[in-house]
Amino acid sequence: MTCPALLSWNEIHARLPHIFPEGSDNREHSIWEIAAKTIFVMLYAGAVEGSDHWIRPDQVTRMTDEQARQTDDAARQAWAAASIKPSKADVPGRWYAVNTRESIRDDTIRYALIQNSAVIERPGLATTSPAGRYALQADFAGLLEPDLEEATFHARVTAWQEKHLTAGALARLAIVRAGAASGGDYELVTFPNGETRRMTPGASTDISKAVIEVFAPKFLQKPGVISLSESGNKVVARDDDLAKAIKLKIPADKSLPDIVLVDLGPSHPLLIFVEVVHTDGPVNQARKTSLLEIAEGAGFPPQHVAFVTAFLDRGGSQFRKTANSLAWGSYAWFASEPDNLIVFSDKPLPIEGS
DNA sequence: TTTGATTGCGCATGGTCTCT
DNA sequence: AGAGACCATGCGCAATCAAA
Repeated sequence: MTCPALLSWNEIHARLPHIFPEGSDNREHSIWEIAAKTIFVMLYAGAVEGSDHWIRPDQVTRMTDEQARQTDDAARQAWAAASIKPSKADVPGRWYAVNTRESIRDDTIRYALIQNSAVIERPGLATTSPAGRYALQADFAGLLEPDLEEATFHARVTAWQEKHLTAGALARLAIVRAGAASGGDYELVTFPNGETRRMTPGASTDISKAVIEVFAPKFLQKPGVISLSESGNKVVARDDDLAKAIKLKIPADKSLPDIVLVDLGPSHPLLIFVEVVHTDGPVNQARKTSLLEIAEGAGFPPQHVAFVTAFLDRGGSQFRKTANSLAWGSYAWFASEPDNLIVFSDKPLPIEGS
């Protein structure tokens, strides 16, 4: 058997961020050093789809710098055979301690590399079998050939992403890219009634734009925008006529959320307070309470008021940071996954099958 | 057939870095 | 300064499997 061409783990580490761009599922664990070293060991041992060679996480911990330098086929095959054998023997200079297999197996392989189609799992093995069970997905291994022209590499990466990343992941990539690409003087937001407004470009605006153009028509029957603010409390649009029509008195002194929507579909209009979270300000319990006071002061009973916190992406740190403070009885929505909605129900809901 | 090494799993700890 | 995130590692357990 000929072993696949070998790239040092450093070079693999450098390539990974291009292969798993911003917005990928579990990106951090797909591109961290452990991932690079894990992939290196798979390559080293020839564990690539189609070869019927597999490794187990423990082998990654047993690799050493010294061993990694021996790149001829004979040394690689000998190591692959030896490292799969049970042995209590000490391995001087091993990359990781024995228990680090936990991080390698769970965080890196299972929840990141397999999720992202970079690694495949051999079926039919008993749960606790010590046999090797992981190997590189064949096309993914093709991204790791040494001496690739930069253009060739990028072309292959793009092709690989389109073929292997999940639809959801791809949608998220597109959104994140669009956000990064929009760099003009202003960003145009189109309201449900056809009016447009200019907003300062930025991540917060990307989210606001998605809330008004995507979320509102998707989740509301007859959506309308009552007010829209930018970060820094700058009011971009405020529809006093619409507010008056639904008998909403907007208090001048109270701080409104980033976006106030109304759904004119139901017999009693539904008021939707949306907080856009890029840097701060989710709908937590305190915020919900104070917004409810505003609504009630304006003549809207609680059952006709909804709360939404909008994020760019489920994988972002903004969501992670604020998830534990989001108010029960509110919703979370992600611009990158527009069809889905997280319900923080404050009462028991029937559990449905998929 | 027995035995001991190793696995997956769940839970835990301590050090370092990074925000607020 | 303090809190939290992140990373590497530790421990006990039952199941599994290959070598003795």
